Order: sequence, then C-alpha cells, then structure tokens
Amino acid sequence: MSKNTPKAIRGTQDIFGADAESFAFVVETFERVRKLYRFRRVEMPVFEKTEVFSRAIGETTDVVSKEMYSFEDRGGDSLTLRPEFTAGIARAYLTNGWQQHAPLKVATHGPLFRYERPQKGRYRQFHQIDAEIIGAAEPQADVELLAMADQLLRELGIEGVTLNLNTLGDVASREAWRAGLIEYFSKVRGDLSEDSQERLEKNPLRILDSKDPRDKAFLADAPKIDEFLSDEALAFFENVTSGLDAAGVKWTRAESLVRGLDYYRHTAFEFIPDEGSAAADALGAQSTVLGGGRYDGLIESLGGSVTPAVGWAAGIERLAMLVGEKEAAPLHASIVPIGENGAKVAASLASFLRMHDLSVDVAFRGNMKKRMTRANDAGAFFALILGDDEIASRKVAVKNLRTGDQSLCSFDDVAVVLSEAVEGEEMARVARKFRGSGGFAGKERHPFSNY
RNA sequence: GCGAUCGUAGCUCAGUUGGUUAGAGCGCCGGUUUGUGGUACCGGAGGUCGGGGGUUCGAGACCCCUCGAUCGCCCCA
Repeated sequence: MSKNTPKAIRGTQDIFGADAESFAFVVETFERVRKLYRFRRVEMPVFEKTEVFSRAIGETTDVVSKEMYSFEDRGGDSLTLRPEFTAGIARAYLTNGWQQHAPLKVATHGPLFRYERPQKGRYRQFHQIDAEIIGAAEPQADVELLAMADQLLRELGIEGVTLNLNTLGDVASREAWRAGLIEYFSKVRGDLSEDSQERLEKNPLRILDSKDPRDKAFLADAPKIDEFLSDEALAFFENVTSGLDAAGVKWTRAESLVRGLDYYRHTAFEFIPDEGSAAADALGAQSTVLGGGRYDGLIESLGGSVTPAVGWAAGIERLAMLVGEKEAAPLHASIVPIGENGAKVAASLASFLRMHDLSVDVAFRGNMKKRMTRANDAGAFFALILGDDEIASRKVAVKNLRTGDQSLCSFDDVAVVLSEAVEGEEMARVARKFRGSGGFAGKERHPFSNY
C-alpha cells in the first residue's frame, strides 16, 4: 500500500467475501421473516437533529455526551449520525402523523454510528436490523415481537442462544425498586468496586450486571423487582410470559437484566449465548445478540402524547458471526469466447440467458486455458465455449464442469437446455446439502399441537 | 477516556544472542499445452520490514515517540 493512500476511518469495515455473504443472509432472512409477521418496511434518514437523540436518551448520559457522532452543519444546527433506530422512528411517528396507523408495526435495517473504541463485535459504523410496535400497550405486542425475534434466530440457524427476560415494572414499581437497590448497596458501599460506587449515584440498576467479583458477592441478596411490582405490572408480565409459552418461545427469567435508560418500562429482554456455547466464544465480551424492551416513556420525551411502544434491534455483524459460512448463489454458466467475433456473440448470448433467469459470467481475460480456469474457479455449472467454428454453425459448446461431458447445442435451444440442466444441478446441490444437515429431524413439537 | 498485545510481499506467517543481497506457503502473471478447467512441473513480478527519531562499526530485531490494528475495561441506545 502506498503511504499516501488514505486509510479507512477507525471502526469502519469493508465487508467482502464470506463475511459479506453471511451479512446478506442475515438481512434477507430478516426481510423474509418480518413479512410473515406483517411488519411494514420503513426507510429512515441516517442523520437527525441532535436533539432527537439527546431528548430521547437523556441529555446528561454518557451516551449522549461522549458517544455520538455529532457535528454542526453549515447553518449551525447540531446534527448527529443516528446511533440507534428507535428515536428516529419515534420522531417520524410524530412528524408524519403515523398515529393513524397505530398499532404500527415497522421494521428497518441499515448503518448506525457510535463514537466508541472498536473491539470485537463493536464498530463505529455498524449495522442493525430493527423492529418496533408503536401505539400498543397490550402485552400481546410484546409477545408478537419476541416471537418474531425467536423465529428469526431459528431461521438463521443460530443455536445456543436463550431469551433472557425481565420486567422493570411500571414507573412506580421501577422507582421503588431503584430506591430499594440504593438502600441495599449503600450499606456495603465501601466494599463495592470503584465503578459501582459511581453507579450507585448515576445508575444503581447497572450494579446488577457488574463483572467485578467484589460486586458479585452482593448481587444474590440484592432486592428483586418482584418485591416491588404493582398488581398491574405483575399481570402484564404474566400475560407476556404465558403468551410466549403459547407461541412456543423458550425463555428464562433474568431478574438482574436491566436497561441503562429511564424510558424503559415493563418488558426488557436480551437473547444471550449460553455459557460455554460456540456462540459465546464467537462474540467475546459483546454477548447480547438481540435486545430490546418496552419504552413507553420515549415518545413523550419528544413532545408526543403518552404512547406505549415496544421494540428490539440486533447487530447484523454479530448475527453474521454466528450463522457460519454461507455459499454465494451458484453461477450457472461461464461463457468462454474465443476471438473477436466470439466476444461479440458472447455479449449477446449472456444477455439472452440472463433474461431467462440464468446467472452468467463472461470470461473475457486471458487465453482460453485461463478462461476455462476462471470458469472453474467461479464454480460455474457449465462452460459455454464460443469460437468461430461454433458461431459458423449457430451452436455453442456446452461443457459440464462437474462431469467434463461436452456437447454442442444450437443457439435456438440453448436457453431451454441450460435451464433444465441447471435445475438438475440445483436439485443435486440442495440434496447434498440437506443430507449433510440431517434435514428437519429434531425440530421440536409445537405447543399448538396440544390444543 | 484507560489497559494489554501486536504491526515483515495481495493474504497467512518465518526471520537465531543485533551481522553481508529479507524468506516460505497460498494467491497473481507467464510457460510446458496459441481451442479446453481441476493435477503436476518450470519461470517471473511483487517489500522504503507501519512512520519518525535514537543507540551501534552495523537495526526487521534494542530504546523513545507517533500512527494503526486486535482484545478487554468504562459505557451500552
């Protein structure tokens, strides 16, 4: 690399090859599943006025003061590259009058930006998939959202990940719990880690997921949210859990799972790799695969009327790390033209075959041997050889690169002949793969069969 | 913001207590074969050893600074 070549920005990634295939597989699977649940696609701006995020998240938090990509535009307004989807969607909900569609189910995906030190599974520009239900206070909304998340992870083939579920209760429950935690931890203040002594002032709930062994000693006996839940909050949580059971979504109660920000109410959840699983190893310190919760307080903070909402987001890169290697779509045919005339006819043949839904590459570099090599390396099912002899007789030489068989095929028949042959190759390929995976055996019985 | 580890060819990495002209595998290009891939053999291109300064007769190696990467801490929307 020349020393005057500009470098990429810290924390950005150039995704290519196998990683890019995995990334695309995650997005395509998300798009497919989200349609099954009838979440409507939205496209959002990647930047907003800074206040959209600072008001939603809280002016004084570290998140807003240190970890956003903010800048002034030429008019002097402070703008911020979106660090999350939720605040922007909430803003759009209010500015576009989407209340008329409530309860509104929307989904989106794309790049997000956070000014943080990069590490495994954390980048400054990263990508998330996101799903929200806005304007629904019913626990069924939480259930539906979680069922979609669960199905998505299954369809991605991700194993060893469990839904960790908690409730933070309503405002009164949450505040009472917070007070209880402050009282409890204040008594042992001197024995807590320095970080947790600070958390005691700023965000006492966060002490519960401290990694410091000095803190862990006190966690087991810390007050639980359940002691503070109002009857309504308890009933809400029970509706969520029974709904999950009915939908066949496995979950585990995580009493110390909390959220850092104040607008969260009721349901909070994270899909987390089981300890010792391959997924846990793959993700390092960034263990949450998909997370979210109910944020009934957020839309109010942007000047809207009280609007209940629930949502989740998941990092595409993290999911991609867990889905394994994905094959690129197969190449049906590589055209190997010989000579100037061959090049011209090849362009025509390629266009013709692509219109018949066949994937086609033209090997235009090097001598014929080189072109055959490239056809082979690209994984093409067939090489289509097109020289003066073939063109003169309006035929193309079709070589099966698996078997080595070669025969001539007329221009008139080539699209049909290839389509049929490709179908056979695809089926053989899928069959090979399916045999290797053990098929659908082992899928668990769905709870619906018990009704 | 803090800490640890690491920067040698396009990629993955060797490189002895500091010693002559910095190596290998893969990849790339060409040839054995000018109309036939996978294998084999032969040849070739490609490096200011991240950058700057210092120690030394001599630095890829040692020291300082700097930039970058990785992993972790803080934070986590």
